[in-house]
Amino acid sequence: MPRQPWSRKARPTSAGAARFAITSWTRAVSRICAPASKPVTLRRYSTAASTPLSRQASNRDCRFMSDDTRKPDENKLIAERRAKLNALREQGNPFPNDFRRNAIAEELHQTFHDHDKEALAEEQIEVSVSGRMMAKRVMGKASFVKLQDRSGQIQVRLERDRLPDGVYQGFKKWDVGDIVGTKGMLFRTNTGELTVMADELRLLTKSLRPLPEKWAGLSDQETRYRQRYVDLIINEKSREIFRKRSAIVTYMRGFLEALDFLEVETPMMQVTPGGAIARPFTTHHNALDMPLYLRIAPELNLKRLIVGGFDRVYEINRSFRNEGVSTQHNPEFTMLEAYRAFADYNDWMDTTEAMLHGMAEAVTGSTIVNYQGETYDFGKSFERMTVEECIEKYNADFDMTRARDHDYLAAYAEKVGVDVRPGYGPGKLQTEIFEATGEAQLRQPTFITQYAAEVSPLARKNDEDPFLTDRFELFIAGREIANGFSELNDPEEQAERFRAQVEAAAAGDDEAMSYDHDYIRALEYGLPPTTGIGIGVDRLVMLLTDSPSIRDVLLFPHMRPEVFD
RNA sequence: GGGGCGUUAGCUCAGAGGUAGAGCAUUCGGCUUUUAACCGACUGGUCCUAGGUUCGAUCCCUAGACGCCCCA
Repeated sequence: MPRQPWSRKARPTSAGAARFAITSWTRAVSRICAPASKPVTLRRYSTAASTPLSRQASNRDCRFMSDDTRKPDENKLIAERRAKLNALREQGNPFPNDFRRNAIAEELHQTFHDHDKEALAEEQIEVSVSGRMMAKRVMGKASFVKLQDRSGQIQVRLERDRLPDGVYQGFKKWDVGDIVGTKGMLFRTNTGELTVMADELRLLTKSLRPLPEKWAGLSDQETRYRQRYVDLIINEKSREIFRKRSAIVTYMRGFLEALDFLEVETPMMQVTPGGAIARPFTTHHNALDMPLYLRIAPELNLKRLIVGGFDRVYEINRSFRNEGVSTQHNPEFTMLEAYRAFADYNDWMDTTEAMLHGMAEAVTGSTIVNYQGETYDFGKSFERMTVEECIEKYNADFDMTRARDHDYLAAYAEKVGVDVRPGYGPGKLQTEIFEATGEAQLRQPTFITQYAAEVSPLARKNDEDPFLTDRFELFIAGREIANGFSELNDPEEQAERFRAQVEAAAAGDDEAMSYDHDYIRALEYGLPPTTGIGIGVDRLVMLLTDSPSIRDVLLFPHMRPEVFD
C-alpha cells in the first residue's frame, strides 16, 4: 500500500509550534489583563440566590449532594485565619476586584533574564503583578515574598518605609496562601534574583485554609485527586501534565484542521446507545418520561454525518462506559474519533503514525517517549502484524492450521486462562487468545490488524477473507491506544450484523449492541467508502506525560463520595 | 468480585498494650537583600469508624469506610 503523500506533506505542526501557540495566547491574555481603560458592565447570570427554590429542589433526590453549609474539618489554623478575615472586614471589603496586573511572572523572567542589577536600576521598569503568596520571609522591617501566578513565581521585596503607612504592619498578619497584588520597580537582589520592589501592596483574597508544607509538599494521592485545586497550587508537575494534555488536544485539532476535517459535536444523551461493545449508563428524562443512555461512543452519529456529505469529520468526545474503575479506566473518558470518506484503514494507520510522531515532538520535544522506565520510539514506522500472526508469534505451540477451528480455539483459550462462554465463536476466541497472550507483549507502537468479523460488528469485511475485517488496533506499552477500520457501508449486511448483536443480547451478552434502525436507514441513503478511527486521549496523555494512572491525567477523576461527618 | 498494603497534628512522617512524637506551618518576640532565611519561646490530636478481647486499646481481633497496587 503506497503511503499517501498528502498526509505527510500536510503534517501541520513541527517541533515547538504547539508551544508557540500557547505563548502567543499568553501574550494575548496579558494584553487583556492590562489595566482596563473603561469599566465593562457584564450581565450578571442567575446565581443560587436568585434561582427559585422550586428549581433548586428539583435535584433534591441526588444522594450525595451537599445539603447544607457545614464547614468540613475546621481547626485552629482555620479559626485563626477566619478571625483575621473578620478583622479585615471591618476595614473594608477584603475581596476587592479592582486590582489589575500588567505582567505575569514567566514573562518577566524571560524578558529581563539578561538585565543585570545595574541595567534594571537604570531602566526603572515598573510592573504590577499578582498571585498567590507561596513564601513569606519576614526580616523585621523588610520582607521577601513569592507570588505564584499561572506562569510561575516572582519574588517581591517589601520595605516598611517604602510602603504607605500601616500597609507593612497589615501585611505581617497575612498568610501564605493569600492572594496579593503589588506594583513596583524591578530590581535584582544581591543573589541575583529578579524581584519587584513594592511601592503598593494589596490583599486581594484572604485564604482561610493552610496550604500543604512548602518542602514536603502534597503527596497524598487521595487529596491530590479529590482536591485537585490544592494539588495544582502545590505541584508544578501536576500543572505540567495538564498543560501537556491541553497541548495534545490542541495538536490533534491543528493536525486534523490542516487535513480539512470538520470538528463536530454530537449528542452525549442517546435513545439507542451504540458504536461500541460496552455497557452504558442509564438516566431518565423527566419531562419526556423516557430512559436515556449516556453515549458509549459517537461513532454512529459521525458516520451519519459522512452520509450527509461532511466527508471528513471528527469529534473530541467525552464518552461513558459503565465498567470498573482502574489505573486504565475512568467511567467517563475522552476519545478522538475521526472519519473520512474515500480512504481505507491503511490510510488511517499512516495518518495515525504521522500524527503521533508530530505530537510527541511538539509536546515532549522528542519522538522518543520515556514511559515508566521504558522507551518507545514514536519516530519510526510502526510495526504491523495481524491478529493471527501475533498469536503465532507469542504461542509457540499454537497450531496455525487450526486457527479458525472452534473446538481447538476453545480448548486453547481455556489453557491460556480465558473464561470461555457458550456464545463464543471462533472469531471471539481468537481475539481472546490474542488479548490473553499477545497484547501485553506489544511494547513498541504496533498495529495489530485483521480482527475477526465476529468481534467487529461495524467494520467492513476483508475482500479476500470474509472471516476477517479491515480493522486495526494500535498498541503501545502493552495497551490499546487506538482502534480503526474501514467502515461497513452495506446496509443489508449491517442489518444482519445488528440482528446478530440482538441475538447475543438475548442470550445474555449485556455488552452487545442494540439494533439502530435509523442508522440502517442512513446507510440506505449511501455511506461512501469510509474509514474511521478512535484514539484514547487519556491513555495517550498518560504515555506522553509518563503518568502511571489515568487519574493523574484527569483533572477530576471519579472517586467514591467523600463523607463530610 | 478476589488478594496485598495503607489511614497518627494543617502538611510530610516516626512510634509503642500503660495519659502520643519530630520537622515544617501556626501563635508570640527579635531581625532592612532572603532563598526550605535565621534566632528564641509557645501551641497544636476523635491516632479512619463501630464492635470485641483486656484492669487498660491508637496499637491485638472482627466488621465496615476510604485510598493505592495487583488479579478477574
